[in-house]
Amino acid sequence: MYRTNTCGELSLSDEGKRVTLCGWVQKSRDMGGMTFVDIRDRYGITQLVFNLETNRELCEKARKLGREFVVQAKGKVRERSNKNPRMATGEIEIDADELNILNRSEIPPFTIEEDTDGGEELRMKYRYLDLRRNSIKNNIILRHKVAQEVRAYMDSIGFVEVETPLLIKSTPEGARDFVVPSRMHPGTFYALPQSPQTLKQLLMVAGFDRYFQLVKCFRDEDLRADRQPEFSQIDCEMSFVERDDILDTFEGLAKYLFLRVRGIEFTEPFLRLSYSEAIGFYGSDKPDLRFEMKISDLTETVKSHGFVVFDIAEFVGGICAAGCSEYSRKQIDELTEFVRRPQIGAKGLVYLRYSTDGSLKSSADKFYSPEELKKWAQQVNAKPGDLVLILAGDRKKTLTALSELRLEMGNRLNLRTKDKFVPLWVVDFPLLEWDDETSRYYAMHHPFTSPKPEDINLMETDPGKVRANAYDLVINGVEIGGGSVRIHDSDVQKRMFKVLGFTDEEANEQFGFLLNAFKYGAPPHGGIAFGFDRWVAMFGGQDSIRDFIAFPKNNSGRDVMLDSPSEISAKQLDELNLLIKGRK
RNA sequence: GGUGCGGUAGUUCAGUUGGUUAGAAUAACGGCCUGUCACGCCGUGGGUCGCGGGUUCGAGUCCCGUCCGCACCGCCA
Repeated sequence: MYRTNTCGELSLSDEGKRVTLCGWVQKSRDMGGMTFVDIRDRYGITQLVFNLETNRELCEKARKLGREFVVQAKGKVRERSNKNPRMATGEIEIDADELNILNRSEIPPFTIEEDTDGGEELRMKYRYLDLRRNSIKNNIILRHKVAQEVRAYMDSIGFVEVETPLLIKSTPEGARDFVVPSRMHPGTFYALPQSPQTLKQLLMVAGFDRYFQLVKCFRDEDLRADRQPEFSQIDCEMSFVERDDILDTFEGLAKYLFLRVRGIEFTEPFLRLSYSEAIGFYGSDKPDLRFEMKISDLTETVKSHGFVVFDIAEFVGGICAAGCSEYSRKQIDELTEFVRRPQIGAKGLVYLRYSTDGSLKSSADKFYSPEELKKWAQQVNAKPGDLVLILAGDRKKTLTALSELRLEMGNRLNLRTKDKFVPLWVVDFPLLEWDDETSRYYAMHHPFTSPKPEDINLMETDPGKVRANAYDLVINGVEIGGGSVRIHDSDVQKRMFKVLGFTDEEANEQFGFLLNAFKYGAPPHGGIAFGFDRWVAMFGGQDSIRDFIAFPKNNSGRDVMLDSPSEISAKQLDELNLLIKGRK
């Protein structure tokens, strides 16, 4: 037997027991006559003690241990004379009488500690060492815990987990596909699923009624801190349901996970905002509601006073930053710079300072009387001591910029605390989005999303106005999941393809299998898919999903540990009937 | 495709207006120390300043190009 106990479980109640522990050398402290060695495993750290006087040979062996050597130690559990309250096992130590080096280690390139000295790149190259660190290890265990709870809950309410294939068919809409060349059918390719969307709909046709799957999905697009080319979804679909049945079901899942994983109980139903409300109030379809700071529409209030910037603007909007009236010139300049960054693209920033003494000062006050400024303040609910920040311009861009500014102020005022969670449903998304470049409509969600019944007749006359039976779950400004009631009527589906500019032939070529299936009794159905990595990262209190994935890709889609992607041999290319441009 | 920031010892970083032999901490190595737990003390070694070119008497520092990393915009139904 390699070990009798782990390095995290021994305590005073084990005093006197002879134990065998295995682990990695975290640190060794040679005091001359005594040597202390901390050994670490997944469960914790335990101190071994070696005494030169009582066992010279063993102590000298212990002195030669290097960092990250794998050792087995035997000895008696003993109460420490100097206890360490910062350690879980700090009351005891092992009086070692045997030490076996199971394996040696080269000197690791960074320290395996909570606050490592390794940079991102190095950590990724030696991810197996990075994963030895507590914080990353705990993230991976958290991920496991969430996955188990998802499965437990979904099973408890009758959902069946079904695996769908990874080698499927490329579709033109949506994200870029990752493709896999077929050897047996030269010149043809499988695609890896961006999501099992159509397959889960087929499972509904098959009568599975309640399906879910923890599933890898693939999108060949540029990465972000919260976007990996391969990521995991909790993919779900149900039959014989209306929108609210679906929202209620998965609100149940969300509440269950918050309770089981974070010990947070939500007793109230989640807030529901329509897409247009979300945009109007917060400038975003995924607002962070941990703080209020709603956008006020000042367009009519500020017009016709000779201030050209406002007079020519399609939209003027403001937010109220509570308690910021004493912001310095420098701080306001910083904010101006912030909104003028190319990523945000506002032309400038107008402020209104509502001082604690009740006086009002604005960067535009040569055009507006104090009474006018007072009106602004009232409209944004500003009180003495507040600072009003105003942007103007094109409606959509200005709202987006205000949304960014709102988040920035939320950060500055510490309103975005990691242990507070405010979920909401955003509903009634537009069905279609116009694209100027290709001069056509695209499905905002996907082409199987059903329009709201009351809008269905606008599909041909005013497609941009049609609202979809679609919804997102948003928590703390992060899109955690999204879904829709699907089209199950082949006539509506045909109209949808027509609006999207598909000919019957194209629709059949791409989605014939689905349209065919729908001829054989498709039940009304709908579903949702959650970004599993994002949800776990949120539970872990972080914005980046990278450290919640054991072996993630870097910013440019590379795995620097595996050195992938990489070239393949001429023989492989030949078997696949592929030629690489510019390669001999 | 674009914007910003970064690349200097094994590692994390500092490095002034362009100026002598490029520093600190930590890690490593050697020595001392019997209660440490960020041990302490003494000592030693360790650098293609990402790469290529240019300006200059002189470049870690300025310019151009390039590669790599991170964040973001585009993109992500």
